[in-house]
Amino acid sequence: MENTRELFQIMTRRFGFLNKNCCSVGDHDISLVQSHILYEIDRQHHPSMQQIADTLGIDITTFSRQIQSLVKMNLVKKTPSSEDRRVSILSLTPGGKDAAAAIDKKMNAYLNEVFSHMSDFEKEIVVRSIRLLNSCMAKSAGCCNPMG
Amino acid sequence: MENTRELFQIMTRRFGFLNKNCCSVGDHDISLVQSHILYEIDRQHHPSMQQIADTLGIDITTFSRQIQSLVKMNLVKKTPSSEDRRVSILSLTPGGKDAAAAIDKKMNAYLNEVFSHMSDFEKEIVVRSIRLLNSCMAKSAGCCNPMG
DNA sequence: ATATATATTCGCAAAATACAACTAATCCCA
DNA sequence: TGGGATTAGTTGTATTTTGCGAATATATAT
Repeated sequence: MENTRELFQIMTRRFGFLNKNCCSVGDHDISLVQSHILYEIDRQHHPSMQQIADTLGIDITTFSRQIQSLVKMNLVKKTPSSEDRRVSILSLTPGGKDAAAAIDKKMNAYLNEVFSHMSDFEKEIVVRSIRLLNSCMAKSAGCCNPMG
Repeated sequence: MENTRELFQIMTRRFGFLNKNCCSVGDHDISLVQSHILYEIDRQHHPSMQQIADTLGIDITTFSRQIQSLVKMNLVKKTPSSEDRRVSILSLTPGGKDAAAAIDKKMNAYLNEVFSHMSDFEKEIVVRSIRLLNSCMAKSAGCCNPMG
């Protein structure tokens, strides 16, 4: 591990693999993108289609079809907004919540397993570091600021 | 930012976006996957097809096609191994090295920009943390250990 | 000789994605 | 208030990527 970029390249790839491996839940296969969609719907407050699509940087037409799939799978519900009947408010069905929870569990289990190889002190430092990194990435003028 | 998983979810997504945005170099458009392939060919010592495909978790038939594209773009060279003439040794052409260097430059520029929002001390801590995280992920029994 | 390993190729099907064109609802301002 | 512009979302169409299975070629191992 020589340089900084290498460090980050490997780390993000490992997380990529992690994501990939963590997305078959119950009887449905959930793609990486779909797991991010579920995650964001759960996280945001009565989000619209456009909101989630923007957050994830997905084209709205692609997103529309993804949502159709998730609705068919009974994981997501679309409700017309009472304020603006053009917009659809997204929410997780009970099944969707279960799926999100199952993915969350898997991810946390893996993270705990990883953290089990460090001391509590080290873990604390690492978590703080990631938090700092996130806030600095958010400050960054350039690219990748989909979260606001 | 409440829990640990959220922290990592957001971080890896931001890096995903970063990767996505960093892959148009010169006259060729380089996809995310292709940039990872270039990166790994550069990093490994006289790698074979199978080696890189395994590292990146890509199906060998898909990988074969990707390599064909990269060879056509004059970024990658295939050389039959002298030890085992079934295997093709992969290497970067001068153009491939340029492309890899250009991507590296973009990534490092972004990382520096991110780090510019912290003190030297904080940066040091963060880099150490990522290094520790990588080594613990490598130790992890479970999934995502494509690097060896 | 037979089995095994590396890689290529082909056909197929599924999925993701993008662009353009479209509908429907809302906004705005003259 | 009315009509054009704008916005949210959908749908048609086409492209691309990917994976799987099977067949092939070639080289290596037992």
